[in-house]
Amino acid sequence: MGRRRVTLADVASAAGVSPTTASLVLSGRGEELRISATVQQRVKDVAADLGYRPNILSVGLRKGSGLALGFVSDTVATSLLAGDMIKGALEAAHERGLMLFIGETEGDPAVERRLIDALLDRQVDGVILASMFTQTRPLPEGLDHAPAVLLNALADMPRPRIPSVVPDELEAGRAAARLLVEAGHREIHLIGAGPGPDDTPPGTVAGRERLQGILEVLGEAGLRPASGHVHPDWLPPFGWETTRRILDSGRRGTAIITFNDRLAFGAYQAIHEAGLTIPGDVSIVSFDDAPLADWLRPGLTTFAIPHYELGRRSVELVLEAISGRDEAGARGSVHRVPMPLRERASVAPPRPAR
Amino acid sequence: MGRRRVTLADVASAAGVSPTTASLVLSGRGEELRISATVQQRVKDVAADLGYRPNILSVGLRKGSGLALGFVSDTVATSLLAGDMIKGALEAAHERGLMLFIGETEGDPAVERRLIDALLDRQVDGVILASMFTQTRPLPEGLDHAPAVLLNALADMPRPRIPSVVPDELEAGRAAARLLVEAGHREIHLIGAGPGPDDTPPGTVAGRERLQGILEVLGEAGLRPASGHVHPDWLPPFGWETTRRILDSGRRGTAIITFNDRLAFGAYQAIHEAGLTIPGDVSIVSFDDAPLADWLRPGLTTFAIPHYELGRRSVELVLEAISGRDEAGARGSVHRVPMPLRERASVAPPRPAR
DNA sequence: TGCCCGTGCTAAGACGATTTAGCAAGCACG
DNA sequence: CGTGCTTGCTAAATCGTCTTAGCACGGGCA
Repeated sequence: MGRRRVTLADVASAAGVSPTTASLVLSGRGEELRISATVQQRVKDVAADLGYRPNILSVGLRKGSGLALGFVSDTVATSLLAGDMIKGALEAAHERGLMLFIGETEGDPAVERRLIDALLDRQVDGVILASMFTQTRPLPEGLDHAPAVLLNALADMPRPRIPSVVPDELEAGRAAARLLVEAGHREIHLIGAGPGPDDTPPGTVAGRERLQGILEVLGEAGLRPASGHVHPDWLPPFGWETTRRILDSGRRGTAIITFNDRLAFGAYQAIHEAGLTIPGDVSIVSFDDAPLADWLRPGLTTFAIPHYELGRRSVELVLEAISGRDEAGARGSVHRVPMPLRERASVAPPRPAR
Repeated sequence: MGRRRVTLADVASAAGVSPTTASLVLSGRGEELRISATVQQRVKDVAADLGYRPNILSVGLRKGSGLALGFVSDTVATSLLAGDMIKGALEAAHERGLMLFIGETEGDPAVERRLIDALLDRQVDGVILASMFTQTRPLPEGLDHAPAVLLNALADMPRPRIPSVVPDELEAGRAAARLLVEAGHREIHLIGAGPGPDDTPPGTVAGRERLQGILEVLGEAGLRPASGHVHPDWLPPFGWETTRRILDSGRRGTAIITFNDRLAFGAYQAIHEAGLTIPGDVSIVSFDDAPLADWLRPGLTTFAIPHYELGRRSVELVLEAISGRDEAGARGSVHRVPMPLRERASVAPPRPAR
């Protein structure tokens, strides 16, 4: 109970040496500074005996580092979508003996500013700025004192000073289109963005890049989207309503690409309510791999946002920045993490023409 | 760039006073210690001018406190379900100028142990032990050095030393049953637990208490569940399969209580696939209020787990414990937060008997 | 004149570690 | 015998802040 913590001084006096010696031994610099094996062993034994654990605040004070990173997000911790991003960052940090301070800004730049200050006051060694949705964003001031990384976001400036980690949306877009084209589909509807390359919800990188990849592959196959439907909120109601309109129109097509899984959920509802089946009548490909995707019947084929991997990479990048190993060009580089395909049961070749 | 931080000594010398005086003034003890108004003003002006911000590591070292709390969860940050719990804790902490260290154990006691140690090394002032699902759990050792609170969990011992915050599942169970009974339902199926009071998945407090509340109200109305179906994983497939069996059985009933929203999702699928309607043929009440509940068609009537509020309360409780205001009986007390009803469209009176 | 007291401020020592500079003893060498 | 190098360890400063003890000054009182 309430026993005072064991300090370095306690260890030193119990081992009959000076605090200096104890410090040297315990920080592994014993050899280098020629402390005799006898003494080294004695100090280590005593430290273990007493259950000595260094006070990290003190170490931080001395070394000017807090042995911690800051993770500032808009709504990642909260939004039930990207928890794995935090998990990846958390694990990568813990593996290196670092802790993670997490903060949420709700997208408010003033809150962000305050949070960053609070983190710097605590001597964090680096800061990760995470976004829920891939987006371009301005860099906050005050980040000159610690290395930083953008997670799931790009800086809205020509030559940013800090690196970014983002999913490879472009390639995922290509792969999604390829999947359908290779299955034989020619009439493909787009829900969430399109049909033109500039028909994207404002501010979303994901939408723009996915669309670009899709159009690229479609174009190579000599196709254009059967239709495209932009909407700022990618939620089930819009997916439901749009799908109904598509089914009611004369030109139902054979496949739909939804820009996220929640739109796909809405599409499922509309298709089932119309008495049609997936993938028999309509194939669906989507993006995100939310838990939902696995619960839908039939299972939704979708390209996963590699949240866990993104989180891990982000801390690796801050650490590189901290140790100064990010020379020259790496400064503002963009790291793209592949989006793996989760193949389930919502894609099939179109029904043979009657 | 890279300008060294402004320290207290800088402020003091710029203001022409001793560090002591500067410290006194800036920590608001100027009056008490009779520093002249002139000097006080001068120090404050200089501090503001220089943009002085205290080094919290140093303060912590001196005061033996880290101005931070630890939030250790099994899979809360990660699991896409209880993000609001973190948000509530985060906001309550930030309001008081505290930061939150977050860690995830994945349910591994060894990891938990290490994490708690790491937090204590960093001189956190208190620790919140959070669970994804309400459960009883043993208390980890090593928590003697800092106040702690159980969030969404109960200690599995007779007289625990630390308080708990949990949703009021019992009352929610009663309210759910009451809702259906008052709408006129007599044949009510239970999916997730029941029909007997001991038919609950192992280790879940939520299941036991919800069931108890339901049976209590049903009993008062002279009813018993039409059927009950226990399962350790409350996921859509079990909801789907069980609902199918219920519909196929001779005794379809008029209402279902699902023990969480994902089970309800499965029930929706089965009901729709059977060509029946909600709430015309079957009413459904559920628990959790996951985002899903709002996306289902028709909207799912459900009792929300007050994640945000739980998170906030937990921080308030640790802080009470820290400041020692939790006298006597409060030590191991259990705080129950009400589960608000989210009334949507999945409940209606049963069809009049033909 | 001498003593006491209030006013307004400062010196100096923590807090717990790291690190630089350096001391003492033993030995070799010229 | 003096000098210089190794070996093995320690004293003391340092990080930035808080806090205890106390100093210097001036006025009131006996």
